[in-house]
Amino acid sequence: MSELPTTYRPADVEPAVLERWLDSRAFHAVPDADGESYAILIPPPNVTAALHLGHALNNTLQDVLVRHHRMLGRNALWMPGTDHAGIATQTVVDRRLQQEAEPSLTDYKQLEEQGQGGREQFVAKVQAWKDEYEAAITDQLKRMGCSCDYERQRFTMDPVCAAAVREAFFQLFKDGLIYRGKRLVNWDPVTQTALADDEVEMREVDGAFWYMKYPIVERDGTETGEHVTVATTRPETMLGDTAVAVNPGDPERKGLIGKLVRLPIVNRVLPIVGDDYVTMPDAESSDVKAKYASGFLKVTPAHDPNDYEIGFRHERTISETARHVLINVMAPDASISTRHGWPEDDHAQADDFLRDELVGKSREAARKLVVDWFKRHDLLEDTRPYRHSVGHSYRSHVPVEPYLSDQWYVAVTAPINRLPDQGTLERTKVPANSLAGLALRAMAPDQKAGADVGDGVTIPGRDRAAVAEDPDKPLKPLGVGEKVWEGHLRFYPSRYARTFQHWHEGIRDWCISRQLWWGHRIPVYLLAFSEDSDFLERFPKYLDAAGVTDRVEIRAPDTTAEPYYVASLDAESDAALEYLARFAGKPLVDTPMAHSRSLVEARGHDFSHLEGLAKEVAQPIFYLEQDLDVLDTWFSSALWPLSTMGWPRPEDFPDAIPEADKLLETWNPTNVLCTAREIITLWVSRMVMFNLYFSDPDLDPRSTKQRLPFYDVFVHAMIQDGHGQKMSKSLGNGVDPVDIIHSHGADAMRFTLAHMTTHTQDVRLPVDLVCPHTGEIFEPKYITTNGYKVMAPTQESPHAPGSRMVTSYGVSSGQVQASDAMPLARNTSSKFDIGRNFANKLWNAVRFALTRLGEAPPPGGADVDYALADRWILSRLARTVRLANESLSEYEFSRYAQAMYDFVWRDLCDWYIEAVKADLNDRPAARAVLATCVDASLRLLHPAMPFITEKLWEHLNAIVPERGLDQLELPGSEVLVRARWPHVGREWIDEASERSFELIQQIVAAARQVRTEHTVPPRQVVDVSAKAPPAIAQQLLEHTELVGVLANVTPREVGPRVDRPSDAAAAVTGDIELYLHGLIDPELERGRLAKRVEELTSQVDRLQGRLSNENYVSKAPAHLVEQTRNQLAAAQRELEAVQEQLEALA
RNA sequence: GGGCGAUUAGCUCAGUUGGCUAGAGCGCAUCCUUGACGUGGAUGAGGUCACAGGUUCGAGUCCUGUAUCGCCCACCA
Repeated sequence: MSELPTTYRPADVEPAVLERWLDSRAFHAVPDADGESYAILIPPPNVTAALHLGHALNNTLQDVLVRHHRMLGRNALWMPGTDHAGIATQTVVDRRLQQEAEPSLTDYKQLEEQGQGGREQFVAKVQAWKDEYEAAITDQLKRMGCSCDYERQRFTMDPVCAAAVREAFFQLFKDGLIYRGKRLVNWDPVTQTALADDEVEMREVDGAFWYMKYPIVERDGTETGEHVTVATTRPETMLGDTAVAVNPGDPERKGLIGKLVRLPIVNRVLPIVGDDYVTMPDAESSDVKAKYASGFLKVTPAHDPNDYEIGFRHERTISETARHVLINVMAPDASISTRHGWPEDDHAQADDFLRDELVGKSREAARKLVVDWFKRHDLLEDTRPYRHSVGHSYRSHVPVEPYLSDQWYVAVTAPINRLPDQGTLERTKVPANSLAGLALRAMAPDQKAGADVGDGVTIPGRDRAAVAEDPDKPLKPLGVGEKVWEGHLRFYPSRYARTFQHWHEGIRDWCISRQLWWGHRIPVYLLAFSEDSDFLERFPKYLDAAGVTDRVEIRAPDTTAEPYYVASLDAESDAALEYLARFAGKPLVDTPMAHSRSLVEARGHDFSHLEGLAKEVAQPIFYLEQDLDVLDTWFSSALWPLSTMGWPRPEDFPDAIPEADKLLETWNPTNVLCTAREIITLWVSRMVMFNLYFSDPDLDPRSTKQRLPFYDVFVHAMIQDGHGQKMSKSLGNGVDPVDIIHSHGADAMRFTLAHMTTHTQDVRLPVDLVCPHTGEIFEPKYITTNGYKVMAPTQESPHAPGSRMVTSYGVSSGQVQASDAMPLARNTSSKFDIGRNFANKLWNAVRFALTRLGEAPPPGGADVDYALADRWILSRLARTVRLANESLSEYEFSRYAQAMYDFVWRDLCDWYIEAVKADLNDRPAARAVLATCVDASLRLLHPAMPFITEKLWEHLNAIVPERGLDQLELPGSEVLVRARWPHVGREWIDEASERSFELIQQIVAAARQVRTEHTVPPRQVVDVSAKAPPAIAQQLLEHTELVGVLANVTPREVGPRVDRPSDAAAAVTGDIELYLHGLIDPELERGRLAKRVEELTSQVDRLQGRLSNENYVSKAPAHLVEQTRNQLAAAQRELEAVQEQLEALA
């Protein structure tokens, strides 16, 4: 095999192997193929950036599973795709535009306001970014060897997924599970957008507590002369106060509940309400809140989330006096304003100070003015400095303002009226027939706290022994006719089931609207009208006339001024609505409407028949427009298991979905979802709810159509950097897997990642740099920003002073750019050495096997004359196959990797190959066994290390086309990716041979130890004799050659009565005394034997102690006591022998 | 504030129903350029399993508490 280099060079192998897989469409799955279906959906990576090692881990594990099941003969599909990641992507693109001093979001917003299509232009920019990163991500996946069906790749905003989003939204809307409501959002007053919670940075700020006095008044408004003192960090929001709260358990203050106060400046009358949210003051308390509290809490529902809750708990009381619960006192730029939700009848009664001084001022200015006003009027009791954390916008870095706005919601705890009322679930108030109820009922009962495991539902579970024996036929998790969604969702590790359960038990309605441009625009049209009250009655007729038949209309119940919502389902209806909106609708508010007719018509719809209607509709003053917001990214991700399979109508997309027929039936549910724990709530939960809800259009509780999106959820560790910080894009400490592929190879990376995957939460991965000038690896310099340790943006080469480079952190944070003089340094990590070394070891083992087998191929026949080593390695192989099956079926990747490592390196290379090296040419059996072991090793390792095994398979096929032993079939396959997983039955486990071989190993180790100690050159052959009890001596005599080869000794006498030659060094191991002739060195001897005496003495003491403990003898299991006795006897015998040897030396 | 996890050899980590004389890889020390592999081979040193109690014949493993680090969720008048 001269063409195989002596070290494995991944870069020479990987591209060709990948090409071979892709050319042969080895990853493509079709519904009608043979084998039970098996499917995994990729958690679609965000198109915000390229993948990092966290993704590499996630995808490696999925690939291990998919490749394993494909080899088990199952019809395996791994569905790839990417997520549009609304907020994240929009922000990343905007930031990049800003960095490059190009027109950015604020500029496009201006364009949009001027009616110049800014929205479309900006979305095009994001689309370009998406195209770039989607391609990069796909390339990375391929280079990692991920066996995704790339012909089926989806994107959460492509037409197929968009159709699913529309259908899902419409169904929910029709069922009354989508509604519109007000809510406080995190508002960034500078960029004037709402922010997601995770876009809010908490920062410690030096602020103050102000103690402000509100006068108590009688019903008729006269002041009593008394006052209450509220404590606040935000005095300016007092303008929007609609109540004052005290704790009803507060003995000093509860008497004031029901009294009234007059709000200074505004002159609004507020009720004092009792609410146990209020902290009672306690100057001595360690609780900061209690320490600063006054006992009176000002309630500002429109400007504080907690106050919002309190406000609505006391809605009636507040309405009686303050009239309005919600009073918004700010404009979108956070300046004081009476025009954004502050009713006229309320602010009219305010002091002139409000209009003359406050209105139009910023929050900060207003704060000062309000405080001064209170001071001037002797209503400021105290000011105390206070350091607290305040949410800041991560984009504009100003404090976020809780700001009231209209949002769309999915009602997750409302009963689904298509399902019969089944009451509420135990322990919770969640109705069983709600979305959250469905999710809770889907949990495996044995993983669910408070569930009655014994009641009705059978838990399929897994029989580990059965899986180990025969993984080809894994136990099906479902019984015929069972309601599939009752109790089969299973988490690995099981602790994550609790996270899932708690989340659903305390779940709140899901806000699905986002004030963004990048995403699925909410498919709802808002109609507002005024003056012509008949219009509302006529409008449905217009819709009918326009052909918008398949629609749902919702009219806000309370007031005619509120909008009226229409959602349509089919494309034709939707286009008609859009047409009406664009040509007939006149905006009541300042929204842009400059769209071209061609845009609609370009989609192939003809609306000439609507022109007359449009004119008629346009007569009254009304406003019809599609909602400006987009859907939460998770809305489309929640549909991933359905949309990727073409739901609801795959036949609509013949070009986008190959072999669309039966896609859903075949691969929904999928088998396992493989993900990190951070999105159990955000994503897993919602997929479960949606898949159950949408998989059966009738939601018939007796049907078996309701399907889970997946049965198993495997949650793997998060990769942290060397400092224990999460590896993430936003932190800029992510490592590109391609860097590791450069330094170590894809297989090495994959093997190491699998090897790291235990059931723990986090794994740490220290990162080094590769100097682009010299190629050497060094530890980078770090800096600290925002409390995080990150690589300094630029680094100096440690051994080429003056040569500089930039780091990926420097580039991703926009601080530096790579250039010829300062190239980008790739990352690497010595963590991956284990994988690289292992790949190299495998390479060389197979290389060796191929040379020898090439000279004299193994026989094919049945009459094989096995030697001990042959039987031993086959037994080890059988155990390894079992261990691999068992581990992989339980998602224990580390155990699988470790088993492979031990078998290939320790058993096969260190012992078996060394044992048979010399007589491979003479013994056909050894050749057959070696070929078998190599073949099986490649198969077993293929899921973890696909490239190298595929390459070696090619060579193995060329040189040894016929492999396998009698009754151990290894069916041939041209490509390994499609080969069968080895089946080595338990009949190959040979305990007698294992014991015999272990005895040999023990003796060889002892002999080597003595040799090393006496510094015998490795090549020098030493005569050795041994004294051992007859049975053992007999075994040894049968295998003297084996010992001779492995320890490089010449065996002489073996027997129960062998004497120690006077010039021999002695070693005692178990019941065997080993004499290595010609090595006498009393000093060394004495030292070693004395040490052994010490070890044995302490062991004997310990064992004797245990046995002299009556409780142990009586209470411990009998076999353990027996074992202890045997151990003691053995230790005593050995101790005696050692002492004898020691005395003989004296 | 609620929940979860970690703490085992210099480093990174195993240790799944308590039976352990606590393992691996890297690193370290000594030796070996032996025809598969120096990304290798042989041998060795290195740990009171974070701390304090408890349960048990027996605790790295179970329970309680403490400390430190990390993550998730909620929130900070």
